[in-house]
Amino acid sequence: MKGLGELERSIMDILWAQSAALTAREVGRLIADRDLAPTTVMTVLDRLTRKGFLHRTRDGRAWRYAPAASRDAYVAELMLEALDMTGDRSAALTRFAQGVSGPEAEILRRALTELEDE
Amino acid sequence: MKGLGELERSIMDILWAQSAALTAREVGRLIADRDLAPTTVMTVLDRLTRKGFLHRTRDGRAWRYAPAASRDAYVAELMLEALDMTGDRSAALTRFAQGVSGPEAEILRRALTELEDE
DNA sequence: TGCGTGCTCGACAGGTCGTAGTACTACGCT
DNA sequence: AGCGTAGTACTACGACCTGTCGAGCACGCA
Repeated sequence: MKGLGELERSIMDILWAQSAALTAREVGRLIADRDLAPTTVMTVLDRLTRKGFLHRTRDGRAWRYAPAASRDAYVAELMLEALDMTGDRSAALTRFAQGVSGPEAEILRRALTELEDE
Repeated sequence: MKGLGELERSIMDILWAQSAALTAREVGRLIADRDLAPTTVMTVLDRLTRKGFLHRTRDGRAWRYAPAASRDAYVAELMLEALDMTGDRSAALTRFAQGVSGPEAEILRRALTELEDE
């Protein structure tokens, strides 16, 4: 899948947090703390689109960008990808389970139980 | 944590598969399919050591390299790191659980159950 | 008809990674 | 005593990624 850079992730975070598709200008405004040139934002949005993390649709002259997938889907995919790296998936999964905090273990358990029911 | 490159991963794979610590020469021999210069292998081993993925100890004039952590630990850490990226860990975990294959779900369930018992 | 908005292209610097040459050192065999 | 060999450290370089922009082009409104 390929990881994201610092700025790329910031921008994805903004878009993931938003329900509507945003223009480059709007993203730039929301990321104001970094005082970036507008073209910088555009370039990164472009790259993210080319990498498949965003979809864009026309809105007049401007593009509106929206995430191609939810952040959860992305995170889950990263996790599965990491898992694919090992030969012994069972050992890695066991380790992982041990590393998850108590409440999260509970969440996982529940999710797995629901799976079972289907 | 930071990901590994192609060759770096190959070398880690070799060392992870080995129970004993290896010298650069030995690693080079095991990775023979790629016909690398000995210095290439040394350089990469060096970088991996500097990044904390390997430990090395003297053996005469040579160094012996061994993984600092097991592959499973590494994979589990990658997974936890991915998980840290999200705001809604519960959603990501649920997604993840759904993405895991049946037998693996079983393994996870068992690992979580054991956790519970402790 | 000119400014603002937005786009596309191209660029450059800094970092990482694959790949390797060079130069220096210590050791054993002849 | 001297040479070949194994091994090290240091340096390098090109490719690619990422952050960061500037230049230049297009379009619509005042």
